[in-house]
Amino acid sequence: MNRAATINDVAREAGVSRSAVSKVIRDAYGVSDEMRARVNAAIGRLDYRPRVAARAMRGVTDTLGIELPDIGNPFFDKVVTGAMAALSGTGCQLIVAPASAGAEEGLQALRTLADREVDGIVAISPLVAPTWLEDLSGRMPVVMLGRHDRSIGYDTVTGDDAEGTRLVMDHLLSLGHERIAHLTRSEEVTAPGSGTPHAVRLAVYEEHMRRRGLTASVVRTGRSEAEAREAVARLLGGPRRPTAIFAGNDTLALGALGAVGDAGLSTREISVVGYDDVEIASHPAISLTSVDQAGVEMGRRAVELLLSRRAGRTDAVHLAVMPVLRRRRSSGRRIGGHGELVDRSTDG
Amino acid sequence: MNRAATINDVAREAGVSRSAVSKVIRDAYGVSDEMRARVNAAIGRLDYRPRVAARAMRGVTDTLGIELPDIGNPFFDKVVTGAMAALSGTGCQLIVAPASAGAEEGLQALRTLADREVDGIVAISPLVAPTWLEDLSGRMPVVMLGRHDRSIGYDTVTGDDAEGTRLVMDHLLSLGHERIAHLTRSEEVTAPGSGTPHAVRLAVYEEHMRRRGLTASVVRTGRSEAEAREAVARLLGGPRRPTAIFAGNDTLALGALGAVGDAGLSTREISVVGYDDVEIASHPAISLTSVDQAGVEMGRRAVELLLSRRAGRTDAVHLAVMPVLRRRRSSGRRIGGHGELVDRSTDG
DNA sequence: TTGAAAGCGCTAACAA
DNA sequence: TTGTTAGCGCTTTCAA
Repeated sequence: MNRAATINDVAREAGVSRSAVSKVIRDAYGVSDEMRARVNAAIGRLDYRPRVAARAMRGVTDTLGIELPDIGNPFFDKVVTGAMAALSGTGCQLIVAPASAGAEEGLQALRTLADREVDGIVAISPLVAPTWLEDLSGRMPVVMLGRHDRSIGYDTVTGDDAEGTRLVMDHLLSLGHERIAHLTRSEEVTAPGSGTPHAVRLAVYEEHMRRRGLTASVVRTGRSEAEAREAVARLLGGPRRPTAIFAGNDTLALGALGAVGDAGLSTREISVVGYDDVEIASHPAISLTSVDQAGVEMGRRAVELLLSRRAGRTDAVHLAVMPVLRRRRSSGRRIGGHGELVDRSTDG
Repeated sequence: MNRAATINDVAREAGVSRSAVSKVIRDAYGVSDEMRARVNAAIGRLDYRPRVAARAMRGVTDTLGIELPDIGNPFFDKVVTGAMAALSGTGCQLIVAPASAGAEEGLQALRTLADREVDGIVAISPLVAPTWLEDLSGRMPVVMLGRHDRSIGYDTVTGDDAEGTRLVMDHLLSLGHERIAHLTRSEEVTAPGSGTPHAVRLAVYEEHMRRRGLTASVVRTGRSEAEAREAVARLLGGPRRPTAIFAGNDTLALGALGAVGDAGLSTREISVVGYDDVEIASHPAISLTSVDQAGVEMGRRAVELLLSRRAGRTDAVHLAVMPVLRRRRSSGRRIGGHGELVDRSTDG
């Protein structure tokens, strides 16, 4: 149990004062080149690393935190990838706080980050109360990812879910579909006006259906693929089977694809479209049409907003990233007997 | 920017001393029920949360850290799920440090955790030098996940990769396969004697082939599905095409499945077996035979080891978790014209 | 340009 | 059972 070197050890080794060392490691103003060299040499010899806890006591941690609901959802991996990319070379470290599910767990994960006094938080939990976030953002910069509600306290980065949903609906409608079901999460996650991505997708879906004089059909499910699969199995076994399913995200879409297969049907008979364009969607055995909402870009932007807050920005910024529809086999068929319209150009 | 409540505020509010509050929040010995009640009431009123940094200065953080290479690999989600489950209700928080790839990034992520003085670390990086880990474990408890090399400094939790590989080879050989290729990562990750999972799987594969008088065929690739797909495409385009591919993990197996499809072949012609049994492996459109090495269990065990170290254990413990082969369609066919042997019992 | 010293919030040893 | 107090390693103000 060798005691780690402290700033005092370095000062002694270099023959200078503690504050001199502090200035060097913080790149602060007022150190001669010679002193800097001496100090850096001592740091190297002692393999010194400043204690984050001690720095935190004075208000800095050089750490950003990102809170993830459902760490198993590959869309969030994209976000983390983007965040890490934006952070590389800044000397700032990234920690992730995973949540299980629901508002309570999201809160816990956010508290884990807040307790560690990170210099900024990227939050993805759609269920945490805005007032709570507002409060949190009074203590450290916060970027809310995905949710459309705005606040003067924290910044937001969202995909344009209305546009993404429009892309999906235009695509399905232009293929001739009229019985389009929407597979989405529980009421809690889609409460009207809550501003969650799923709430927006649902509302815009319903609007498009209404505008065309079609009957909306909403199927609720939990967040897992298995639950989605069961829900869609029930849907397919019921009356007025849909010809297309628009799933609120790719995890649900994979469940839908599973149920379609289980029912002895194929995507030539029932089109399935997802949302997020996770990696597996492009796998040839899946070939799921999906909306790419640029998760890597979102993660990158979120971190940039955090860094600019740290640099002094005080006005709230709200960014929307444009989604793109990736057409694949799962929705390739035109309804009405005009043959297949498989577009494989984006396959793989 | 409202200042958060401190232990002094709570003491004042409750009309007791600072140390009394400290004892209550630490559940320490020597507080009357009445004092505990008063303090807890004050804590509630002020919404007090102890600063982790200040506690860290005195040696405790009530935080465990888990370092993940490749956060996009769904096997690691299982590990995190298990770790969170083991931690729920303990009052200990979990943070995740994601690494990008390679030894250097793994080191960085481990340093991120060490810098935060977590009370224990679950490390998954297969490439970090044992001496470095040994050193780290002198400062805080470390559990190495997956790697088979042992140390008196840190505990290990591994899958039994020799047994898992045996299950795969027995399965493929019993189906009549003789030209079995092994798809694995770069030499760096499979260095003989390094004790990485991939090194063990490779060595045991080669041994099984040798023992049967068969020629081993090893295909190297990067860690991504796309790279695996390209590598397998080259393999299939070359001479002596294999009849079966044993992939070192499911990500590589998915790439192999993609390449098989691209080549206009099916898994009736080329069997594919993976390792990890990630969730998508059981999807009907994929139906990948794979070795389930119980990632959730591994994560749970790892955290338990950390907690028992914290409770005073000093002797090193090395656990191996038994793997199970999940047979699915991707390897269902018997070679030699005896018809299909599809086992769907574990499908879905 | 350099150094001395106060103090961040907490824990733990000790005194009462 | 309760309270007093020293001190963890760092940053930052201020003086030299």
